Amino acid sequence: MPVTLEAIAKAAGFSVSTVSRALTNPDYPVNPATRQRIQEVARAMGYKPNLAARSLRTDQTNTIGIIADDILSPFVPPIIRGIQDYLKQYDYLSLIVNSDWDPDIEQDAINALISRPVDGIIFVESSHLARNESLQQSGKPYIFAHRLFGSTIQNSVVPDDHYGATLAVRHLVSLGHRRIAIINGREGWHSAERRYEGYQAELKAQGIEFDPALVQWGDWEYEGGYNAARALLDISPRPTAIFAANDLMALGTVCAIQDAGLRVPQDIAVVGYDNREFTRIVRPKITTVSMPVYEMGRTAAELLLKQIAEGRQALDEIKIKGQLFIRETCGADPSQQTPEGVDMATVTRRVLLRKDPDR
Amino acid sequence: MPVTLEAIAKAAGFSVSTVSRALTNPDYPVNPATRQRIQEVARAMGYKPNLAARSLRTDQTNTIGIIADDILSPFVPPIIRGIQDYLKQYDYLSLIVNSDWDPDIEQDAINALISRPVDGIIFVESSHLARNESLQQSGKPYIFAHRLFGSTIQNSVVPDDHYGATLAVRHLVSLGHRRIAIINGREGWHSAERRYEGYQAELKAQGIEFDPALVQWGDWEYEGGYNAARALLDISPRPTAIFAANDLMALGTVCAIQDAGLRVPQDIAVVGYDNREFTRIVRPKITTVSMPVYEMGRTAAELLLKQIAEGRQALDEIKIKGQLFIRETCGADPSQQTPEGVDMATVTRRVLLRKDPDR
DNA sequence: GTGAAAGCGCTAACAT
DNA sequence: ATGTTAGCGCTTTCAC
Repeated sequence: MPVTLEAIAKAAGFSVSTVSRALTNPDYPVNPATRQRIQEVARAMGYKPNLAARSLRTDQTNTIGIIADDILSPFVPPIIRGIQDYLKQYDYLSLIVNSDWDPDIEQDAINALISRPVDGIIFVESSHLARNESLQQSGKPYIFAHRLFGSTIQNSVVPDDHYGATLAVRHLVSLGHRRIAIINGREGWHSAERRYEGYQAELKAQGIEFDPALVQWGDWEYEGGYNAARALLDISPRPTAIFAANDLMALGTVCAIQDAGLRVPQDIAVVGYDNREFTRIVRPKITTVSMPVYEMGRTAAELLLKQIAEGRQALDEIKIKGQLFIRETCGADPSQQTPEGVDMATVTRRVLLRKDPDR
Repeated sequence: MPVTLEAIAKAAGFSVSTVSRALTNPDYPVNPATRQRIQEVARAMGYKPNLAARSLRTDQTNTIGIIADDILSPFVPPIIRGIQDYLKQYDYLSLIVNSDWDPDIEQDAINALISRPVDGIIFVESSHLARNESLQQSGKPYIFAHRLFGSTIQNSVVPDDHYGATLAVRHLVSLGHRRIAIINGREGWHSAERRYEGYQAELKAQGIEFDPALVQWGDWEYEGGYNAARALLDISPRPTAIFAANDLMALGTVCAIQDAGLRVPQDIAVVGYDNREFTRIVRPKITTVSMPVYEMGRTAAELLLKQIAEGRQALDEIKIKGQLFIRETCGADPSQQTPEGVDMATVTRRVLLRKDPDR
């Protein structure tokens, strides 16, 4: 039987309200001696406040909901980790639900979360449509982290794919390449379009003429990258570098090049995108632009908590920049890595883990 | 302003208690006409029960807590997915917290969860010690999924590492190998010891004499696997097959063999352990034994829900068996794959995803 | 079959 | 500085 405020009140010889104030309201004027006594008793009895009761009163629960398409999607765990690390500073916890790309399941998830003691919701890689009646009606704030489809939307945090593509191309140009091919993602995907735009924009900025013959459309998968790369190898003159719009296709590209009897990076350089884990494991290690997953999570959490505190707002979409990670598929010296080119996720987490006194 | 029972009662012309019974207690005798009317009104008004209020009354919350060392550890997301998929059938949700291998943080996490409306807790890969006073005192049931250290403990679900090692060795023997080396994990780790035992036991079962010269201790990492493999290559006669106690070391092993000018699997066969994602991506694809992550999650959830319903119990440790995934590092025909050798996680999820033709 | 009323544990007026 | 009291939304006796 859990310890209640009343039990403590009885044991300490005070009223329930004094106990409540002594324990949870540091600003309320309570006799220091009284406060201390009550705190001692509470600790001794192992008091744990019943948050259900508290939130029933205060209508605030220190819990948020996260709806993700699938916690097994590669980017989802680090986004969630970013969210959670930010929440932790404010003693918030997160309730996590998968929606499996299914609008019905997603609606169920929304309902399940709304009824529950939750102060707000973050949609992670969720296909959710902008308007949702029950969500709207609930009055609870919600944010989108890493939307995959659809147009720009308020209160969302997305990667700056245009900028990222720019980094990749600029790196290749800096190494002397001028015939730079692109293997793009699936049509209709937000990120595929932005990365393609970035590719073209940076070519232009570098004074290189855009050649449609060097453009291939892939499918985000290994196979698509492999096939697209094969097609690219038949062009003459051959491209000297290939920018694949994600790491899986970059890997397919590397294999296709090797299977054709050529070497990476000596004969053809390759840059990927996403900074997936395997890019550090395969041989040669893949140079790539990171998806700022952890930072997107943190930012989304920050936005949400702000809106929980200050009420719903209509904030413009926020773009988070990724970084270039120089590895082995371009032949560049890794020490050329810009100082920003550190995995922020690792850095931030290290800071959090240091147990700094501030928290 | 959320819709309450009282609002519905007023709108439908009944008392709050009748509305409550009509909506949530199918067994209670309510006039069918009344019930239907109330349900209609509730739906029309968009009623969402306030779970905080309900749980304050019933002391039951349809929410569990999950404490994981780090949601970014490779096995954690699939274990969580297994838990969540099982919970879903019973309309349970999960609150997830990271403990970062720090006993203090873990204690905080336990406290945070206990105060909250949570019916039970699952520890995922948590270093948590068996006894915890506040947990004990809370009266809430808890289960361990995939404990990494320490001895056998009640109410825990772990992989059957002994059996898995057996599968690996048996596969190699079936392909004609008799000089089978092992690269083990770090000393002191539960799984390293069990896998080593399984290796020895299966050699014995196959009538092959155990040769201590063929044993190397690794560190679970790529580098350790690489170095251990190099050492193994210097032995004469050379082993014809190497069982690496995890996939990362298996990858290091493959690279070491190739760097020595030998071929995998023609000159030396390699089997890994864990069935990490990259084993399907690297070349050659790595034959491996799976960690039954998803199934461990499901089983842990099942156990927990059982204890929530029936009260705490002292159940013996449950061992879950993994499977052999035949790929390219042993030279075996993949069609030799036993019928059980399907990734259950994939199968189960496919069923869940059935609604979407694309996936 | 339905309603009135009590109470889960907590916080926040409102007294004193 | 402390105590008394009301009430958050719900379920559940206990009446009728």
